[in-house]
Amino acid sequence: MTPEVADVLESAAQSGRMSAADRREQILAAATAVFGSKTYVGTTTDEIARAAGVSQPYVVRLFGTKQKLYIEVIRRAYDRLLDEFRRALPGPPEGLDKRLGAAYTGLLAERGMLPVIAGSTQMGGEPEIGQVARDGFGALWHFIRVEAGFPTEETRTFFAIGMLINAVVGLRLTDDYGTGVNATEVLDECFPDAIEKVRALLPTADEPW
Amino acid sequence: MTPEVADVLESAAQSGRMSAADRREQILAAATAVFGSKTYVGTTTDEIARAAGVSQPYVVRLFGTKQKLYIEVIRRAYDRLLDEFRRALPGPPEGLDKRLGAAYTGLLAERGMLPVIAGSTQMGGEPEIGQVARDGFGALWHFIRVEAGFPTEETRTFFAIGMLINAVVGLRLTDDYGTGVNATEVLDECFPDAIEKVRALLPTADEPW
DNA sequence: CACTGTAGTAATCGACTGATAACATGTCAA
DNA sequence: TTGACATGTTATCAGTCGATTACTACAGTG
Repeated sequence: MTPEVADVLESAAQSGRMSAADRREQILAAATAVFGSKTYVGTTTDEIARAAGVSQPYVVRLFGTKQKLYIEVIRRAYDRLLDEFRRALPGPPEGLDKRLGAAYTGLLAERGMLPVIAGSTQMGGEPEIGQVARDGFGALWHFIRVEAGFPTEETRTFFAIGMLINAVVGLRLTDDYGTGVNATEVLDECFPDAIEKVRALLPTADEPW
Repeated sequence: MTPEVADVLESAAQSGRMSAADRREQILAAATAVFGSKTYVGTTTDEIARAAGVSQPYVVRLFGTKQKLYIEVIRRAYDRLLDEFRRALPGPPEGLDKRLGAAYTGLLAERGMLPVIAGSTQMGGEPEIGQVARDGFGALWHFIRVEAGFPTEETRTFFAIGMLINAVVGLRLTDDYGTGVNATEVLDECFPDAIEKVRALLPTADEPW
């Protein structure tokens, strides 16, 4: 959770009232967490509202429709990732791919951020949502190619690994870690250093979003 | 479409009545196409029924619940993919990865099959469905490791590329091919030989599933 | 203090959807 | 032919969900 969101939540606890701009940010953070834990259609505006501590109609009124809220969540997630990539850019070229990869898995710390990006890659069928997802993905590609200067082959591999991470997270392969033979193998072989990061940030029983 | 399904559809056109087993297969094929075009929650049993040419309650009765139908669709898709992999196994070892890759993209020819697999990688949050998806993915991994004999690194790369294909398909990047700069670049650079295959099998306006 | 705009809720509605029940029709063996 | 089972359909329900409406409360300003 970013410091800003923490501030917002604190001020909410004090007053119970918030500026619309702050409330928007808070709801967007809650929506990211909830949307990330289910599919777009599978999450209700009421769940998001309860996660944000407001009423369901208020969520709808602030964003117009559920779809507009979701689109803003996706857009924010891609923007956020692009920021992290930019932050990882400075430094020696030989470690750049490692730094960029770490920037991606680091997003696991913001609940829902990475699952939302992963989920958006399956929303191409919805016209408006799909366009936002394609634009976001395209922007990432452009960044890696042009700003990071990756050649074709490296770019392809970089994104491929990213999509594998998406699948591992989306499948909740970590649920089977230690019990399922194949899942344990996949995680140990592919992401030995990221396992703890992944496991620490899965939805918990008391916070099922 | 497999020859078997074609036979089934033909016999349906003749009699209007079908054995329950054949009808199951037909509905499963239709469900694969429809589920593949949307999310699990986003598709209705009525759409599937209309795609299969039967009434909505009959779909539910044949499979118990929508979830059980979806689970069977996923299971079938993973089984089908595993079959294709097995079929691609014989031959010189140096071309094995190419043959297995072609087996995967070849599944694009069966409408919905590949999107269903892609979509299942984001269903880990649903307990029962997620378990089926994890099992399916684990079985694929086991096959590539043990039966195909891929070493760790190659296995990882193979699946990573597969997940990138899933993302490209799920995003419908092909919709922007020729118009969107980044989409064109991604497709040209990553899958120059698969573009035609992908484009040919996207949902069409008259068959929006 | 009164006024005004902003933040927020309670109540409710209409549409959708998965599921159920009751009924209909076809097929086949004795 | 007739009974019995398998293949379907029509009608309908109960729950869910996004959205709308009408209302409330608070904060700052003159």
